[in-house]
Amino acid sequence: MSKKSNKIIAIVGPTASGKTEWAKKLALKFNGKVISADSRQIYRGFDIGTGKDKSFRQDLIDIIEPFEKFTVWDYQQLASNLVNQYFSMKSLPIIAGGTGLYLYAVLYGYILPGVKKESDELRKKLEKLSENTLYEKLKKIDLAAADKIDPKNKRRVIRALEVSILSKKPFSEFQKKLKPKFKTLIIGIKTDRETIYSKIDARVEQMVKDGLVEEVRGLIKKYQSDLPAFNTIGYKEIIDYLRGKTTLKESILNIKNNTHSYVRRQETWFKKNKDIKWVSRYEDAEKLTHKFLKK
RNA sequence: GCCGGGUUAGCUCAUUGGCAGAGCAGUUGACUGAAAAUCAACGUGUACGCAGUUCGAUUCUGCGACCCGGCA
Repeated sequence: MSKKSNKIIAIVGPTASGKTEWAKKLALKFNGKVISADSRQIYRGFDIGTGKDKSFRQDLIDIIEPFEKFTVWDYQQLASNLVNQYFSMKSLPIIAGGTGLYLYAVLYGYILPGVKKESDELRKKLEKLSENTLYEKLKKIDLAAADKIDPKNKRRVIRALEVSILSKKPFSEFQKKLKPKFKTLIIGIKTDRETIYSKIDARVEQMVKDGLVEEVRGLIKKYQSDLPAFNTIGYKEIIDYLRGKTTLKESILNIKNNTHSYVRRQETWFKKNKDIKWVSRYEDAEKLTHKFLKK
């Protein structure tokens, strides 16, 4: 068992590809512990719409209230701690989820700029400026970052500016990695578009039958609906319906379509990564794990 | 059967007497503290068919087909 003590498995793939299921089975088979890497399942009460699986023990699910702030940084801390804890317990950490940024922050040891997002005053000032002004500002301070970020992507331009201004160091100089002290096997679940799309569509219908509308109604009654947590596929569309902006039918269609394009974004994120071993059958994942643990 | 309205991109629909364009869908890409977020790129299709008017018709006229209303 000691062989496992610095090894970690990651399972990636688009939403509805079965990551959680695979992780669950691998955990059973190899004495593993599943750590979720999902930026939405962290919220308590967001159950049906995020497709939470509560049938087994999984870390980093239901860890905060919808009004609490949570970022990659928090995720990185929590997940890394768990990984180390499992190493010392001689169990195998299995990280599974669809949030690429979260996964990579842990797996590749991203060094996140030590500047908190909620530097409210500066942020409020920046948010009032136009895209153009912001971008010109960034060009002056950090040309390398400006080159990489689209001028119209206000969110990312602001963050780059914020980090550069508050740390007095260009944002682009932070973009470093600290090679983690563990060996990783990243398993990617291979799927084809058509299959995953129809799986998603069926799942959305099921979510509605399971009471998604009621879940959202309850949540917006309890919390302010402009929280970042509600900017989630499956929730924002139902909110539109509850406010009369769309019919339920339209809202369901929107959930399906938005999930489809989410799948595309996820695939773009993982596609170019040469470390990922893509397989389409669970048995192959098991074989890969076997080999990996023997090494 | 009669009277209207319609037939244009996978879908919903614009538009124009000089060989057509939006939204959605779809596809591609970026991504280091909101990431299920945020942002960028990609539009040739027999303009229902046939005939006529015209230098030129998808646009006007006629006939036909199909669809949707209303009246019988």
